[in-house]
Amino acid sequence: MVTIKDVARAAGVSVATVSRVYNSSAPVRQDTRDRVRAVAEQLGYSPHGAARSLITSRTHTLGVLLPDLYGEFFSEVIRGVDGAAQRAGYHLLVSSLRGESHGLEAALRSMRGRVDGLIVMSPDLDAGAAGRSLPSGFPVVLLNGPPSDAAYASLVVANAEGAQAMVAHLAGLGHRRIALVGGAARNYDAEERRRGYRQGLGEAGLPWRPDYEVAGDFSEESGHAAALRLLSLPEPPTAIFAANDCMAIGALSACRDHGRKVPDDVAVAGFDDIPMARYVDPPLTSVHVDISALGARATERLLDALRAPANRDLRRETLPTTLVVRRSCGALTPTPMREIP
Amino acid sequence: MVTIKDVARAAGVSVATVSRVYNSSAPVRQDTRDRVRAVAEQLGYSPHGAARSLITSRTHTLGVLLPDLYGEFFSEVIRGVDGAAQRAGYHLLVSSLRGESHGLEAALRSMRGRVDGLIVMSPDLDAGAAGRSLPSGFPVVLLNGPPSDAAYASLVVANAEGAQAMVAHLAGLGHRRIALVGGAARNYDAEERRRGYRQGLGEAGLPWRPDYEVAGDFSEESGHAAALRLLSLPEPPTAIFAANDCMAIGALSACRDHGRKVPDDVAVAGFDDIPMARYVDPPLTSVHVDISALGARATERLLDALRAPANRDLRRETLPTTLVVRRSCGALTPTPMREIP
DNA sequence: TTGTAAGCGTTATCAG
DNA sequence: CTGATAACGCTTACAA
Repeated sequence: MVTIKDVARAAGVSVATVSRVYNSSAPVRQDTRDRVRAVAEQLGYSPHGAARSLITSRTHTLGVLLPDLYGEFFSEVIRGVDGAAQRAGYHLLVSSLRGESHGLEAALRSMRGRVDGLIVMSPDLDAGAAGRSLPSGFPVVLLNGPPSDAAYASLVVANAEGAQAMVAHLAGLGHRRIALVGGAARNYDAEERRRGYRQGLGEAGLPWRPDYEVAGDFSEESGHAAALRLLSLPEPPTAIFAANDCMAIGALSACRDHGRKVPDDVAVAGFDDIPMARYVDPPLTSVHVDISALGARATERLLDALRAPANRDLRRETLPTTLVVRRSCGALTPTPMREIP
Repeated sequence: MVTIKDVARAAGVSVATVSRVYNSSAPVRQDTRDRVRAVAEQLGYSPHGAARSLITSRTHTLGVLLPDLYGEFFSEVIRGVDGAAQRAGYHLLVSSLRGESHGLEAALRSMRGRVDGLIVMSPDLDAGAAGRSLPSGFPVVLLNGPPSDAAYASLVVANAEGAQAMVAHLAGLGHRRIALVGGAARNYDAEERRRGYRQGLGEAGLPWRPDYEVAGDFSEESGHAAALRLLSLPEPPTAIFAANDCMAIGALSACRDHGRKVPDDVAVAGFDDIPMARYVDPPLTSVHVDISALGARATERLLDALRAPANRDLRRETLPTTLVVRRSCGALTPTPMREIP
């Protein structure tokens, strides 16, 4: 491997000069600069990242810790993060927590000296104080986590507000029997969406019924199963609100299997508004979440923190959601999109 | 930040001993070991990755270069890679080429000294010799790339075979007018799938018709548009084969818009078999590709290369695909899944 | 079994 | 503008 020394020797300058050419940290005469560039190019030199970060104590790398890497949600988050990071010249060290028996702790440790900051998504309520294992003062942005960790900058989606708006919309269409297919157990997003659902019922003057709240796990399969259960009730709901789109799509197929027409016999709605939502039959009414924007925003806040470590901004920021009305809820004249909070 | 020196001092040993404890590179007395561990724990020490890799010249990190991070395909690849890498104790440095004006070259350079090997996915035909910018001898696995780079280990999906099998299946159902919605321009997967389509027509004794080959770009929207165009032909096809599932789903919605029933009026089939495929209406017949396995296999080959740099295995490996018959193609009695090559 | 010390490839600090 | 040289935090001969 060709090092800075080789370049220096071949160009007839000192390593310091080569370094200066690459960092423009001090003036270098134009012709020396050109010579160094040419030699480096010819030798195929590029600076060694590890050596660089050892001395500068900056890796130009951001760590991204996700609970899993499955599905469009996470892929969109990474996409948003990648875009923002790349614009700022940062690399991405991505890791899922799946399979990590020690959870966050181990993952965090193994990243020391490899990243300048972290974006951690830990919607799992049990994980609790994600921060406990973080070196205090280390730049971190928490994504979609429970509000317990006040010590960290965090970003959440307006889950409750979105769910509430959806219930209000369904109630506005005349539905009195609105059921919820809930998300994964011990998941913060799932809990917030459930809270919004209940709140929405209350505001619409509708009773909360335990048999109208069926558990799911965010998968199509669980949505399918949950919807079947709801449709088999003695008094089945007239509207099914799933805590994410995958489950809503499962619910749609369950309705077909059960011989119920959507939206004529039963309305169906989802959450997230994944790209696929507009292409299922009937097109799915959903709560739009700009997932890649979530990732991008998290990255920007982290980069801000890296640039100005002094004035730390530890606020908890909420990203608005948008109600998107399509045919699956039976609204005959689709209302224009409107922002919720 | 607490370094190995701090630990050594606090434990009353030399840095060498601390290092040995962490690497079990040489025997250390049990009680010393315990003391060091305890002190390190208490001080919150963990070794500095950059420093480590500077001396060992191993980063325990794999670079993953993808054309984009959009959609289920890439997210599944990453998932497969992450699983295999994590099992082997490796980190993942992920980057998309989107927006990189200099393409691979720049991305590769900036990764020097940060990764031990690379997984590069460059289905773009124009990118051509992806390898040109790679330091020769650097461990690389190419994913879904054109066969031009014989100098690198590579992995491809049995695109042509899968497409051919799909056409054979449709022809077997009695279809004589089978159209193709092609994938993105200058994309290797897209070209291979088209090749398989044409070959399939030939083997079934069906004529190739230019008006039955419409261009798409792998998006739902393009599938929708392409299908509309096909259905408006004076002699519309009786079967539409889309080069991926997203476009097939777009085609399904186009059929609805056009008042054609699937599969009664027209059969629709896709490629990839994304999780969503079984939940659309009607469930989508597709060519199953185990995408995360593709990522996992690529990782394993890369890790093999890292472990034994001597005997390089530069073979081009093909991953089999599977025909999955569901209702959208009109096969009344779903045939069991069967492997293609 | 442990300690000493020489690097690994850079950048930063001082002199020139 | 340029060159020596001391770090950076760690591993690894070589000695003890």
